[in-house]
Amino acid sequence: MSTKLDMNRLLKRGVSEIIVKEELIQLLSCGKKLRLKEGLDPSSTDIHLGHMVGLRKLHQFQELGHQVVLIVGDWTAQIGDPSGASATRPMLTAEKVKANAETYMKQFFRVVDRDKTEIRWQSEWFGKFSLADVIKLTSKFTVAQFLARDDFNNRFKAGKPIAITELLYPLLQAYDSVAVQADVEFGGQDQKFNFLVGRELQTMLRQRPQQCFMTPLLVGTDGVQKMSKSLGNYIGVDEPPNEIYGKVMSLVDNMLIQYFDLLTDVSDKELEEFRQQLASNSVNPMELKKRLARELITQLYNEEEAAKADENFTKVFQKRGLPEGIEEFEVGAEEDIRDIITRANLAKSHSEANRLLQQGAISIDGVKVSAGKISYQNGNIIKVGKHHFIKVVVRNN
RNA sequence: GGAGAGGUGCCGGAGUGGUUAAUCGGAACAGUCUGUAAAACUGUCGCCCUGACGGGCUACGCAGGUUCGAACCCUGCCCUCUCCA
Repeated sequence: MSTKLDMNRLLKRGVSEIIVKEELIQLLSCGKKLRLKEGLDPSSTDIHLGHMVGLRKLHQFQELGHQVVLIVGDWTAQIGDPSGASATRPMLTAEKVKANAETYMKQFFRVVDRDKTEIRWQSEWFGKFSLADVIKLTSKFTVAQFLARDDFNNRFKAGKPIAITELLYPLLQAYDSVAVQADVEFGGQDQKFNFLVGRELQTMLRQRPQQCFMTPLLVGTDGVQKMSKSLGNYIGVDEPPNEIYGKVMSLVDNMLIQYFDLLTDVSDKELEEFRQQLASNSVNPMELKKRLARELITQLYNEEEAAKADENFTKVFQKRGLPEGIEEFEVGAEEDIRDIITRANLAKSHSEANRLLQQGAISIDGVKVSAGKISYQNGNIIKVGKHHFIKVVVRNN
C-alpha cells in the first residue's frame, strides 16, 4: 500500500470533519510522533460501535507510530457532558466514576493498542487546582461565546436550565489539551465546540493549537437515532460473539453500507460494489449482514469466534436447528410445562409462561405444545420462543 | 423572599369520583410470512388460579381521611422542575 492510499483511508473514511486538515497533513508528513488526545467520560460503562468508529481511527494512527493519550475524565464525568443533551445530566460520585473507568478501559483496549497508549487522569492536574486557578481559567471566555454553542443556545432560548457546572465542562476539557500538550484531539462530531475551545485555550497559553479530528455519529440499530446506550439501540464491543452477530442480523437493512463504511476495512471498491448490488437487488441483504457480522467479530475477537458465531446462526436461525451445548434441566416425569420454563427462567412469571403457551411458543422436539401437563423423557428438547432451549433430564422418584 | 407546575405501568405520556389493570406511542415478547433474529402483518405485554369461560389479589410519590366506591376530592409529608427578584 502506498503512503498516498494510506492517507486517503486515514483522512477520509469514517471522518466527518478535520480542523485544520492541511495542518494535520503537514504534521503527519513531518515524521513527528504525534500526541493524540482522546477523552473518555466514564459516566457510563459501555463502549459500543458508535465509539468504535473513532477508536478505529486512533488505532490506525497508532499503526503509523503515533501516541494515543487517553484521558480519563474523572472530573468532567462528575459534571456530565452537555453535548447533545437537552437537559442537565445527573452528577456522579467519585467512587462510581472510578469503577466505571475500569470497565471502560477494558473495552477501550479491545480496539486500541494498549502499549501505545498513555493513560492520564484529569485529577492529576485538576486535583491541584485552586479557586484562583479556576477564576483565571474562566476569565478567558465570555458567556456569549459559550451561548453560541448550539445545545446551550437551544436550551437558553427555550428557557430550560443550564447548570453553571455545564459551562465549565468545555473549559475543563480544553485545559486537558493544554495539560497533555495534545497535537490532535479525537472524538465525535458533537465534540466540535469543546475541541475548538481547546484550540483557543492552547493558543492563549502559547501552545500550538491542536488539530480537531471528528468522526460521524453512528446511527443505532433502530436505523433512526444515533447509537447510544440510553436509547437501547446499541451493540456493545464487550458483548459475546453470538450476541453481536444476532444484533447485526437484526439491523434495519438500509444501515448496512454505513456500518461497512465506518466500522470495517472493506475497501472502497468493494463498498461501491455492495452499494450497487443492494440498489439492484442482486444480493440478499442478509448475506451482507453476515459478512458485516463476521468482520466485526473478527476485529473484536478473532476469526475463529467469527466463524463459530456464523455457524451458530445458520444452524439455529436459518435451519431452525439446535445450538451447541443446550443446558440440561431437571424435571419431574410428569409436570406442567409452564412450571418448568418459569423455573428455568425462560419466563419471568407463571403468567408469562401461560401466555407463551397460548401463543404457541413452546415446543418439544419440534412439536408444538398446547396443554400444560405433559410427561417427559430424557433428552427431550424444549424450545421456547425463537431461541431458547433446554434439554430434559427426568428426575428419579 | 415571592409566584407557579408536577410526581401514573420498562420508557414517553393520557386520564381528574364508578363502564380503568388503567387510552395512545415506543421498547420488549410471541405468531404468521420471508433465502434476513430486516421489513410487513397479527397478537401479547401487573401477579396468582383455570385447557378455556371465568375468578381472585395488588397497583397510579408516601401516609392518613372523605365516600357505597378514589389514580382522580381533602389533609400532612417527601421529591422534582419553572418563572420573578
